[in-house]
Amino acid sequence: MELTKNFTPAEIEIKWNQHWKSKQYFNSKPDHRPAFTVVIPPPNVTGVLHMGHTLNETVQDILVRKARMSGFNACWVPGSDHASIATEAKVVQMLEKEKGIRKADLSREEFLRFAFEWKEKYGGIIYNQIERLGCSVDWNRVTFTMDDHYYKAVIKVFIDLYQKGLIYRGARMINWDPAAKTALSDEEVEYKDIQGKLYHLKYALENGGEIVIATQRPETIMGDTAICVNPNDNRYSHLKGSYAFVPLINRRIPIIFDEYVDPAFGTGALKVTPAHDINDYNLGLKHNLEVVDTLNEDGTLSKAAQIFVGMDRFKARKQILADLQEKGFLLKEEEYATRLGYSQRSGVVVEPRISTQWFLNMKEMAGPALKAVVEGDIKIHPGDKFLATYRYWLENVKDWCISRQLWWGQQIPAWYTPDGSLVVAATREEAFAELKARAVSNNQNFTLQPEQLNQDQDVLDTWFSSWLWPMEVFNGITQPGNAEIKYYYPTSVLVTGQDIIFFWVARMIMAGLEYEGTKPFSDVYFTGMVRDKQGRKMSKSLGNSPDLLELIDKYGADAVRFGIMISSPAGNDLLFDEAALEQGRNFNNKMWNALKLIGMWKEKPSFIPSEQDLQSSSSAWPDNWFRSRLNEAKAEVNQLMQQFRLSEALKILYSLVWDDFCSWYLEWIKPGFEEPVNAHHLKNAIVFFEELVQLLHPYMPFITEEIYHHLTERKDGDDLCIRQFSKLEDQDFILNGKSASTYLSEGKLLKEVISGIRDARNKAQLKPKETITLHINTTEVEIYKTIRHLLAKQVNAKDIQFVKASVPNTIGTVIGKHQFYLETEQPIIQENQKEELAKELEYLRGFLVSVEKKLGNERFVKQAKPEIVEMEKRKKEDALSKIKVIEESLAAL
RNA sequence: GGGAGCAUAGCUCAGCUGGUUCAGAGCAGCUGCCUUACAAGCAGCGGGUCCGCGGUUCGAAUCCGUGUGCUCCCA
Repeated sequence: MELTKNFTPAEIEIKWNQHWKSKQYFNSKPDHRPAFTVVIPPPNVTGVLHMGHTLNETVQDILVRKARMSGFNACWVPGSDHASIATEAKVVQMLEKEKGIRKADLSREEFLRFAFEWKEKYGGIIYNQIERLGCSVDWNRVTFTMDDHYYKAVIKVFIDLYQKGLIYRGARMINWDPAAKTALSDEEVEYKDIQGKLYHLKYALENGGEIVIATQRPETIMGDTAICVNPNDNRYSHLKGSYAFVPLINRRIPIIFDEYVDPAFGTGALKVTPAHDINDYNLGLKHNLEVVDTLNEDGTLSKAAQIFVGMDRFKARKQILADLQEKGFLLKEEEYATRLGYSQRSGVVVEPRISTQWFLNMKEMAGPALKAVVEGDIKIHPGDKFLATYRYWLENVKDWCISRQLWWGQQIPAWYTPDGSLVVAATREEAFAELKARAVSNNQNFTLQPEQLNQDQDVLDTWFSSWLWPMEVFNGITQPGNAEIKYYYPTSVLVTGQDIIFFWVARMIMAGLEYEGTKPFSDVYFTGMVRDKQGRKMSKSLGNSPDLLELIDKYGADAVRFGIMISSPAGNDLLFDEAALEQGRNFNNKMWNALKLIGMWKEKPSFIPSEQDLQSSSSAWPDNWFRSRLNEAKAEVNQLMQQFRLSEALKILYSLVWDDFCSWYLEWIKPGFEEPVNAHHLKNAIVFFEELVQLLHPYMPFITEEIYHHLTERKDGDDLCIRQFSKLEDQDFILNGKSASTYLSEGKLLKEVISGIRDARNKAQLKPKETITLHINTTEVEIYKTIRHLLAKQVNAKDIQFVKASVPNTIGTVIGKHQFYLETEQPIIQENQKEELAKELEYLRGFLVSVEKKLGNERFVKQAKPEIVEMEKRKKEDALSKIKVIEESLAAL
């Protein structure tokens, strides 16, 4: 078959994706094999995959494909997350922009219909991207966190935890997002340092005089219900029992005393606004203060503020400052470094707000979750880098605010009667039945009708659904103990970003332990963050995040996967640079061209070497060497992959293919011009290449499958993605009477000598085409006899002679303990030859001194391990003989 | 303020249990090659007080302390 000049990924990727799908290779059913289960961290259904996802999905696919090729029943469950805040915001925006509809004008049902339409329209994008990337997921198992069964699971868990007394409803100070108009959990708030201002304001005292307070938020003064000072602060001790007036609105508020106030901060007098600050709220509770909420849910001033009602909080701040200044209340402004909380979702400044919400008590669940990780039942990779963070969070965990004032999500299964009593139940009927039962057991009159019940309008935090993910994708919550959950759970490894260790990982562990009684996964692999070349976080606003599909179009999926993995040290952030993708594309071409070369050989006339020839070692040497090298590399790769050091394993494979296979092995077995191919070499080359693409397949699935099918005719069903790895040979297995390690050291010598002589040729400015006669002075003639013809070919020598002394009028060089003399057609006097040798000699003499010093040190000889001392002695011997050889060479010049 | 991590070639990083597989890889750079698989390539080469200082040790890029500079998490 005619192969294209370069590898063309586009058609090939489509072809194999279709083929794999039609063969259902990635669809898993429980069977006798051990399961290797991975659940995808569900991306936001309406989002697109960014480079962080790309890294995560690639890592997962590598692990899954490797497992599938290693005897496991691999199951990778894809899916997506409904992302309530983000998606609801997008739908609201779309409705306003495209249809001119306001959410407020829609019923809940109508809105949800639009939201599901939107999900149908855009939800496919990420699935398409996952497929394009070559992810071997089981498409029969796609799960969405708002699927019917999933919805039921979330409701079931809510009810269960409520009945266990872990979920409660109450008024607390929470983080309020005025743009999304919903509560947020503590984890959804991001704090940023900003340069703020501290305003000094004058409050008039009832009995004459004034008191000055300092505040960052003058727009909240209308919510002030006290001024607080430290009881030990002499400046204010005379104010016991007195009152002050809030500027502009003249509310009369008490002066209270509490050690909480730091006399050194500001003026030492603190205005107390219980509705708008968590610390003030606590003070308010302690001193029984009134709570005046001066803000509406959208961040505008409420009626309670009395002035500037309906104005946005930041606009109001300006107006109020102007007013205060005009009326003489504003004494001074000073620069002040502070921190502000921003909503992770909408980006606006979060408002602390008192609100009635649903909470989950986390304390009880935290204990077992901590234990599972600390005791090593769940292993975190890399190393224990995140153990401390995990521990700290769980040891200091706060209750989780799980209600959100949104529609897109699981509606809280709580029902209220007209008189305000509450019942938690899955359906109106059940709620009604329970209320009835309650009334009966209390001997009360029961006149309520089911329609009179009102369901809680709020939905649950999205993480309250995704923490069930490893279970409910197998219906583990809705159908406990079913065959699939038993087979696939606990899952094998979770691959995710370190940024969601609290949001998701810790909570999944809690839920898994609570509902399955065991951990949800055995290993957690945290990938680093993908940054741009300059080290900046990738973000939409910076526009520095490339489009995945464009990258795949440009470089091919394999190259994208290669590029992101090669620059991705385990657990560390990676700086994304398209140059790495280029490297991947070049690698594809390299393999493609090796395939072309082998293809050409297949067309050429070949000869079958005689049995004697094969036994005589020199002809079989390259095959035996590569077999040894391959086995060695395989062992390394296996070990690295087990340790999740995927980037390092890929580097080994890259060098194995490019350097050892293409640059050395193929060159060694390449037939001369117009010469027939050694059939034995050809056969082996094909087998080796087959093994190479197999090893590489988890990283670069498309090109490897393609090459696999070009190497020889394959029967139907013989596809690389399901081909099982062969067993590893013993590291010192025997080939033609010689051990693998012998081949490896011979190979090392051969490479060194070839490079050394090529270097000498270059330095002597010999043209590549100019042939030489090579004279070798060595005590190890036997080794050279085996590799003699390879050496000759590789350094363009027409002949190789063994000599016992220096050869005059040649270019001399020393490699290891061997002397080489390059005899050229035109004898060349090489000036810098002497210099080079002298430099080498100087270095070796210095080296010898250091070794001798070591060996002369009594304490070293006594205390160091014997093998270390032995090695030093060998180094000394080596250096001595090298020095001798160089001295001889120098003398001959 | 509390905690964690990082600092090695021009750039991005490997370097696990201290000792030639210990100073490495890939890019970039330089030199020479359009050699009949591949110029998106081939062959070769040069680059480093392993952040500063102190300690432990026969021996430190590696372990400990300290200083400096970055990054992240939490309050």
